Amino acid sequence: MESVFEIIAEPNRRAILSLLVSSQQSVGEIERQLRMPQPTVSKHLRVLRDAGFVESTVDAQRRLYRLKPEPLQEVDAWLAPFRRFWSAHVDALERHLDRMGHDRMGHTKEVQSTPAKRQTRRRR
Amino acid sequence: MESVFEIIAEPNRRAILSLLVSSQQSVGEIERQLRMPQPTVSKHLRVLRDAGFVESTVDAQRRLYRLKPEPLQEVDAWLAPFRRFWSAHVDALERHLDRMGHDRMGHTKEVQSTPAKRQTRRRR
DNA sequence: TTCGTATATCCCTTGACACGTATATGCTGT
DNA sequence: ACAGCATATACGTGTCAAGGGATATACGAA
Repeated sequence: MESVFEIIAEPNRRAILSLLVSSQQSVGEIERQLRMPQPTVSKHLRVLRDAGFVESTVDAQRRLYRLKPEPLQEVDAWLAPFRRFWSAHVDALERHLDRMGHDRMGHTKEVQSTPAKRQTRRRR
Repeated sequence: MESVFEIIAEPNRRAILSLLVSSQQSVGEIERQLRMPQPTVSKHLRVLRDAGFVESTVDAQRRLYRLKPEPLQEVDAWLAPFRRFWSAHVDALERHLDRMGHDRMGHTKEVQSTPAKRQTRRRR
């Protein structure tokens, strides 16, 4: 399985995580609320636990699963650079602002990391 | 392919996205920087474009790919509830605070959505 | 101990998808 | 028109994970 991203690629697993965000749940409760067969729930929980998304405690014969923050924080961290990107990029709005001469700081518009690779004409 | 999450489950695709966050790039530039075969790059870009993660414009015989914000914003949106979760959950720190009698508001600790399901003894 | 409930694991099949390699398409300059 | 580069697509293959169903394990109540 490996990466955090592969884990949350599975819709049922995302559903389970969303369920657990409000409070801890037993396998049976998850099974009923999500209407999925119990082995499926258990298997996904196994994956989630191995990846550190959840932890479980034993309560009689049930297991109570609750969320652990770290892996999703990792996703959040990966997302950070992009957030910067799109907040500097309110897109149409940005163009408006630019036309009003707002000139914030260094904008992405014409910044080329490989500046003069252009060989022939620029087309359009 | 379907969901945004499956798209970013692929490491190479995440690499491409991360590369594009700084500035737009041609296929060849991506190919070189990420050291992956050109067909691979093209195929992943195809997927990313179909899913709305990137868009391309033609520049002579190259295609310049650039990021589009929406799909990743969707991921960000999905993450939101969890952010609330873990900021209410500084965990060990929280316990410290609780011991100091901080009693913020309704904490997750003993909040059961199914309150009195407990059948026998609590074990431990 | 025997039964019932809760959960985990096993086996098997099926379907995606990523990759490599080869090839097609498209554009450019000569 | 031709050669060369940049990019896209097609095909065949291997891997891996999800799902269904049956079964195993663990615990509790009687």
